[in-house]
Amino acid sequence: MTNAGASSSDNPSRDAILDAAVASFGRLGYHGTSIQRIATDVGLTKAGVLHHVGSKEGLLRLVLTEMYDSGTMDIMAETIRDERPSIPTMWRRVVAFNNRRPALVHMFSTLSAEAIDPEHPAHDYFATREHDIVATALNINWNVPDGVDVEKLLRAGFAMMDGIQLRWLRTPGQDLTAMWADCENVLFPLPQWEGYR
Amino acid sequence: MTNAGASSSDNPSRDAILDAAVASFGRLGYHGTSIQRIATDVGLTKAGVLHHVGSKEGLLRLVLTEMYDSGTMDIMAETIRDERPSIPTMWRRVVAFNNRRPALVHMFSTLSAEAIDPEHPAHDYFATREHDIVATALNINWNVPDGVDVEKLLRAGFAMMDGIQLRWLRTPGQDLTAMWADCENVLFPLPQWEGYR
DNA sequence: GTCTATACTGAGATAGAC
DNA sequence: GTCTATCTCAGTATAGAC
Repeated sequence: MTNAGASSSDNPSRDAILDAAVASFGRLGYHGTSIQRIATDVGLTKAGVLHHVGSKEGLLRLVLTEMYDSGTMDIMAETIRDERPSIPTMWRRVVAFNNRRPALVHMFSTLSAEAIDPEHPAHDYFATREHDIVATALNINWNVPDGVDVEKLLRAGFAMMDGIQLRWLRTPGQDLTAMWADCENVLFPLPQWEGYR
Repeated sequence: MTNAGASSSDNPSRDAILDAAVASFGRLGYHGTSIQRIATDVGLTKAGVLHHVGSKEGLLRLVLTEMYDSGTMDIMAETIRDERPSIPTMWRRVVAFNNRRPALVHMFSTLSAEAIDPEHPAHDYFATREHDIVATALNINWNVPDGVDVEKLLRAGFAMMDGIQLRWLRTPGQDLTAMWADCENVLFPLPQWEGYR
C-alpha cells in the first residue's frame, strides 16, 4: 500500500469524493460537513456529488464501511493465526497501521465522539463496533502472565488508545508509535510482563 | 452543589442559555449547534439569545470557562494540599466529580475531538488545557512506588480516562466510578502499588 | 456522469421598536 | 431584556437537459 488509507477503484470521481469526505468528517464532523464543501473540493457541483452517494447519510455509510473498516479487522484475524497470540503485539500492529492513516483516525475520533448522541446516523455503527471488537478479542487464547484480567486489560487498553490518538492528532509532528511505546510501560509493567511482550 | 454542573447566577435567562448550550454542544458539536436551537430550548428568539452571549463563539467561550473549568482545577489544588499526594486518589476524585455531571463531560468529549481542527474556535483552549494539566501535575511530589515513571503514567492515565468517559456516555446506565475501578487494576497493578493506592 | 435550475428550509447577525 | 423584521448566505435534495 502506497497511499495509506486512500480509496482506489475504477471510478476516480467517486474515489475523490470519499477521500474528501474523510477529511471533512474529520475536521468538521458529520453535522459540520456540507455536500457543497465536498463538491468544491473535488471540482463537482452538489448534484454531481449526490449522483454518486445518494445522500449525506449515504456518504457517511460509504466512508465508514469502505474506508475505515478495511484493515482493522485484518489485524485481529492475523493475530488469531499467531502461535502465541500477544495483546502487546496486536496493539503494536494497530498503532503502526493507524500511524500511516492519520486522516482516517481523525475521522474516527471526531465521529465516535459526535456519535455518542443516539440520534446520530453513525451511533449504531460505533456501539456495535465497540462490542464486536471486545467480544472477538475475548475469544482469543491470549498468552498473558498469570493473574492478568484479560477483559479489563482489553477495555482499558482500547480506551487508552483512543485517548492517545486524540493527543497525537492534536499536536502535529508526533509519532504515534513512539507515544504508544510509552503507554506499553504502563499497560504491561515489568517484571510481570517479562517474556510476554 | 445540588444540581451537578448546572449554572446559577442572578440571571435566569442567561443560566438557561448556558445549560442548553452545554447539551447542544455535547450532542451536536459546535458546528451542529444553532442559535435557533438554543433559543427554542429556552423559550426565546435568536435575537434574545444573542443579546446575552454576543455571538456563537462568545457562547462557546462562556460555556467552557464558566461551566466546565469550574471544579476540575479545584481537585488538583485539593490534591496538592494532601500530606502524601496520590495519583490514584486524584483520579478517583475527578471520576467521582465527572460521574455527577454527564452533560458537561459529554460536551467536553465532543468538543475536544472536534477541536483537533486547528481552525476550531476551541482548538487553543484544549491544546493549552492539556499542556497545563500535565505540567501542573508534574510539579506535585507524588507518593508512588519505586521505578514508576510519573510523566508516562499521567499521560497514559489521562488518555485512558478520556476513552473510558467516551464509553461511559455511549452506553447509558453505566456507573463511571465502577468503570474506572476496573481501570485502576490495570494502571496500578498489585503487588507493586500495595499501600500506594 | 455531470450539469443548470429550482424548491424549500435554515443559518448567524443587525437594526430598531417597545 | 426581549421582540419583529430583515439581510445575506448556505444547507439538502430533486427534476430534467445534455
